[in-house]
Amino acid sequence: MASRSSPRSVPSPQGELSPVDGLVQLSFLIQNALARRAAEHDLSLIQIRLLGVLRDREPNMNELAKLLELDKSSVSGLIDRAERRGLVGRVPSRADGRVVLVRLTDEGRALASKVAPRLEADVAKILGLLPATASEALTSGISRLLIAHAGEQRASL
Amino acid sequence: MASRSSPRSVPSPQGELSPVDGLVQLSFLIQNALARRAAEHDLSLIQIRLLGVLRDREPNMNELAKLLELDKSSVSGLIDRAERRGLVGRVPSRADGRVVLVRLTDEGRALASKVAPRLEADVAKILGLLPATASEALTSGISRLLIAHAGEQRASL
DNA sequence: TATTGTTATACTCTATAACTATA
DNA sequence: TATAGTTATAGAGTATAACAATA
Repeated sequence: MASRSSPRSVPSPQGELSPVDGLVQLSFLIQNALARRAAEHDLSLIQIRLLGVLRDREPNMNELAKLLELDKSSVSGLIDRAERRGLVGRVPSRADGRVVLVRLTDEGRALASKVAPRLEADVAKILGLLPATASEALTSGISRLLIAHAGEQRASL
Repeated sequence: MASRSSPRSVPSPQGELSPVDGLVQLSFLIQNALARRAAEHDLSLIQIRLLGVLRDREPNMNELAKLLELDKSSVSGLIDRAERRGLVGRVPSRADGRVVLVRLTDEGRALASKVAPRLEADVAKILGLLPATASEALTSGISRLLIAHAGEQRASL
């Protein structure tokens, strides 16, 4: 899988940085950290997400498409590739002959268990660049923001 | 360009959220907002970044590859597609016959000018979910983090 | 010879549309 | 007929390796 995207980052903050630019750059910083670590294991971000989703679920293709917000045909391909690598397996549903369940293989679970803590550590390290009080304040702000955003989303349904 | 990725998001925060998860989810939230808006104009994130980079620069292919942290062959393809859409142009350097300069066309500049404020507004809106004091604290934390990270990067060279 | 850029090739990821099989 | 999933097809985006042109 030599064509896996290589790690990449984004222009460093230079001079004055608007709040908006700050958020955007932070998002690139985090995503790049994740992608870089994932690439070490020859995984893309979407594959990492797939492994994460399957750690505590055994969804069918349709549910997986909703969870990942992809078209069902995209999920077919995603699972094809993951299956080819031995990370997941397709299991026919016994309740409904049309349905295919997707589950992690032992190998997939092992990989997920190996990579997840490293991803955590990467992000934790970035957060650790700040002194404890600042880091806690930042984390608290982010939590509030995410909660507010989740509320917004719910309200708009 | 019917195959452009559609907007997509990520699981909402549920229950307890670790600092690391918070940062990761925030990054997905921002990236999705950007991608969603970009998709409205049939642009991908990398194309948006390209337009942004070219707004105040006229780099050659090599410099562009460094700015975007892509392989030069990837940039060739990226510019091919953007050129085909009339967004950028290749200009041979007069100083060095090997060099090709890339610049926005009027159309590319117009598009960049139209999209940029919308992207800003999207992110500003997310930030606006917090009360002013919390939002300012968050922004300040992010700035400090980015500055610290930039310092790290420099130190490790 | 070294550098700049393109091309050939291959693979992932994504979508739309058409299809098959089951309900 | 409706639903679940796959397949055919197309295109963006990425990389490596080989190449051509210029310095």
